[in-house]
Amino acid sequence: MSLRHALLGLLSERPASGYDLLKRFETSLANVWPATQSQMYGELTKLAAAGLISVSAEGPRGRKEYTLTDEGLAELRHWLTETKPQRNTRSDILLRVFFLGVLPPEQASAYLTGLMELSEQEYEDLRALEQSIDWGEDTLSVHGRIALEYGLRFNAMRRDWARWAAAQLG
Amino acid sequence: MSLRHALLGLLSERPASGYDLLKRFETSLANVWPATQSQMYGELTKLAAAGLISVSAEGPRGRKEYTLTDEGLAELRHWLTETKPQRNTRSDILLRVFFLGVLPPEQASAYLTGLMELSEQEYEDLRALEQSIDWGEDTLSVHGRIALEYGLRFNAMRRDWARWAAAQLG
DNA sequence: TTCCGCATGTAAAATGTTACATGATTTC
DNA sequence: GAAATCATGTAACATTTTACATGCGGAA
Repeated sequence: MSLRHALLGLLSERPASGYDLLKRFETSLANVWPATQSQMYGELTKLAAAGLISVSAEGPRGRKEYTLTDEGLAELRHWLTETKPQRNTRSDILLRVFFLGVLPPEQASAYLTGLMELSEQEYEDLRALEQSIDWGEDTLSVHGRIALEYGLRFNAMRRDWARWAAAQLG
Repeated sequence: MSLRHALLGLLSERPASGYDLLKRFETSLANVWPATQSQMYGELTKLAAAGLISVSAEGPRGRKEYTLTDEGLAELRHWLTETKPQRNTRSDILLRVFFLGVLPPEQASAYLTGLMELSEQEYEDLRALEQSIDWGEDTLSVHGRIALEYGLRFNAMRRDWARWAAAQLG
């Protein structure tokens, strides 16, 4: 149930509408916790009903601005400190590796080279994202940068691994 | 819909019952694609109904041994070559990093040190798994070893990153 | 004969995806 | 006035998790 906490986390910075949160997801959290528009509006309604956030202002076109309540902040802190992060596994990419044996060798190699290229590409995309963001000294910037560094290191690691793996098969 | 393909993949090696597959998951695929017992039995029934696998033998206690059909193998190959792997994101661990700012500094640091230790631990667990497996020259062994190497590199990367991140905050 | 492991299944709830549906406001 | 963007929502479906439910066979 982490979408809940992702929303609480974003609202801990400043109040926002569902639409605002949707936009902020795209450039930050989408990389670690994708969510659809449907899901977000639904979850916001539930969070408001549970008293973890509240409608603090209404604007044009039915816009509803949500603000984190004290209960919401407490829940966010509780989640961060008292609950264990579950290891994230489920990787379609890696699952496929197990079964490369059913393909002719050249297709198996092609898959791994594809992963190398994918990793290079994602690395470059993250670099571009890094450049495009106006990093400040605020907490989101500091932690966002740390998460981004993770992405860079991850893709570098994966590229090297895919190269090594392709060599193993060859 | 990859559980489907995970099962087809395992059956491509050799026929097995739901229970067998459950056991095999635990020591291999569970790391990249966790699935519960409920889910597996349900999926096997659907796969059989779709003709991608068939019951090739029945044993004591209602045991049903499934064998991959030609259609199943074709579907597995199709999945591997014609469909793009979706990038696996959704990381609870990384999501939390974004919001460490709501915690007092020592708790934020503690989280990162915890990640370092977790990564060390998982690295050791994978090493132990590596030792415990009787690696052969079969295709599962070759590809399983490649996936395992990924896990080792991943955890080493994450440990270093967490150390770096803790230093950033301090 | 009692326990452990083998063996399969169903039901309910939570979560996530895709598609549809609607309409207001701003900008060109 | 048209197009883009802002803005929210519902419905159907697929997937995943958790819990319950049952019973056989082998070994000590």
